[in-house]
Amino acid sequence: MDENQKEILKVSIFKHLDSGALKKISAGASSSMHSKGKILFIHGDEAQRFYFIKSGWVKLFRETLDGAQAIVDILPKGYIFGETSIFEDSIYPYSAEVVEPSEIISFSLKNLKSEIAENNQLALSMLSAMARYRRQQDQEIEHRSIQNAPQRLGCFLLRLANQDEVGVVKIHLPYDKTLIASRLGMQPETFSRALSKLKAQTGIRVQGATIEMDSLDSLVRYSCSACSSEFPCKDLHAAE
Amino acid sequence: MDENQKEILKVSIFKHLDSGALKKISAGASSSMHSKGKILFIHGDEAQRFYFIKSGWVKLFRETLDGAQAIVDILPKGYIFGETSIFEDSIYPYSAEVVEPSEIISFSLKNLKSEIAENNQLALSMLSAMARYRRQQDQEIEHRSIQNAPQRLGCFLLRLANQDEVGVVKIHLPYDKTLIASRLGMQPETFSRALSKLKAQTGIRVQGATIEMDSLDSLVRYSCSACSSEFPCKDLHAAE
DNA sequence: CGAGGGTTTGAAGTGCATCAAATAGTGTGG
DNA sequence: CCACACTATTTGATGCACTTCAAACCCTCG
Repeated sequence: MDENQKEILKVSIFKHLDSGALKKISAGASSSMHSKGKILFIHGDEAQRFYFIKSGWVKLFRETLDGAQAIVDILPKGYIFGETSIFEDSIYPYSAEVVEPSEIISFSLKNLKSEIAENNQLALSMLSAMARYRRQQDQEIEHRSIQNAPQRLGCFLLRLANQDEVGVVKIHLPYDKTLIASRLGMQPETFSRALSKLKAQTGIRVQGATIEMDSLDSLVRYSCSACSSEFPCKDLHAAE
Repeated sequence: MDENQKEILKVSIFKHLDSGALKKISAGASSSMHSKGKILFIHGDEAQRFYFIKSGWVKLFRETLDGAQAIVDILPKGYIFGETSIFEDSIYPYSAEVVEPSEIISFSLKNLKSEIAENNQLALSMLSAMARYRRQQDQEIEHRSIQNAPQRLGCFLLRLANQDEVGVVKIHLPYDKTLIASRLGMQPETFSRALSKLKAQTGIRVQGATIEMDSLDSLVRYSCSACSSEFPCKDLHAAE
């Protein structure tokens, strides 16, 4: 089993692949390093490959003619993207940009498509992943409509934290504050002010990209009151 | 073939079912009329059935403890909902409320689940539907972050209109203005003002729930400039 | 040390929400 | 067919949250 095959097995939807299927899907796979700013593909491009993040972070986004940008998602290592284009019109539904130096493996979409067509287990795994994603998007829309900026940020921090941990909690922001801001649908200035407000209202301590607090309780009280889900909400992509 | 089976064949993901599969899925199906305001299930309920809208409209939503409500979707006849709970934890991820007198058929989720597990074609159809939905949600998030209220409304109207039609266009709003407002993530007052603004800026004519315009052009110019997709955007659920 | 990006702070403007009240529209019972 | 009750919609006035623009600050790295 080659390196690429070993990696892709880490993705939840490929976990149960047998070696034959694995071989088919990873045929023609290729890995490469990309530095910050690299555009992997553009919204509307014809989709021929999907991508796996071996290390680093990738931003998925869409933008209008006049330059306004909407973040679709920001993915850490261990995730794939571009794979949904096997349905639809074989067109990427968003653009993808590397936001931290990243090692990315690309795979053939055609191989994936044909394997899914005959491998029911794989189709089921993918369905289940899609359902999870859908739930997450529903929650995202909810957050943007009923949480204000500080609450949204608080919620983001909570999902970065190890939620089972007791005692002092330490969080390291996974990427630029400016990028987190856009991920949360707000301006950098608003982000900064939201963080100050959280500091004042919940007693978190901020030191550059590191955030510390004695317990998650006050943050939960502050953010989760404006959310329809119960607290231990695991949905965000795990940080590193 | 009974009535319920005939109906469910209209749903895109069930279009290709053979009669055996159809029979399995519709076993135990039952149809009933519901009036406006009827709650079909609540976010968090254990999911045992999924629903098909034979006629009417159904609102999917989530709400926080303090009563704030976020609309997930508003579905017309011909659509199903609650079906994604076959993955996840068998919990409904939203609440469902009838917003116009509706005839609803409910089906067993267990039957659907077991049929999907062995029917690859069905799994693929469902995957494709999920991908379509996902694309739509991405767009929804984009709209809410980069379009303002009048633009969002304009975009909504465009998707209600027959986009191929030439000449005078006539649109009938499919449900309450208040409900459209919440569907678009704004207050009723804001909706009303957004409509006035559209009237002033694009020359549409409003008469109660009926809207008329000489062509879609000015609306397209007004709304689509703040969107990453090209104009003929077909994604919204068709009206009646 | 200086350049440049990321971050914060300040001041001002805008869009939407909110509160309040008027108006239009709809269904009901008489 | 009318008057009433009730709801949907509109309009006006005000406030707040977030954005925008501008400038300072900070940190890293050559």
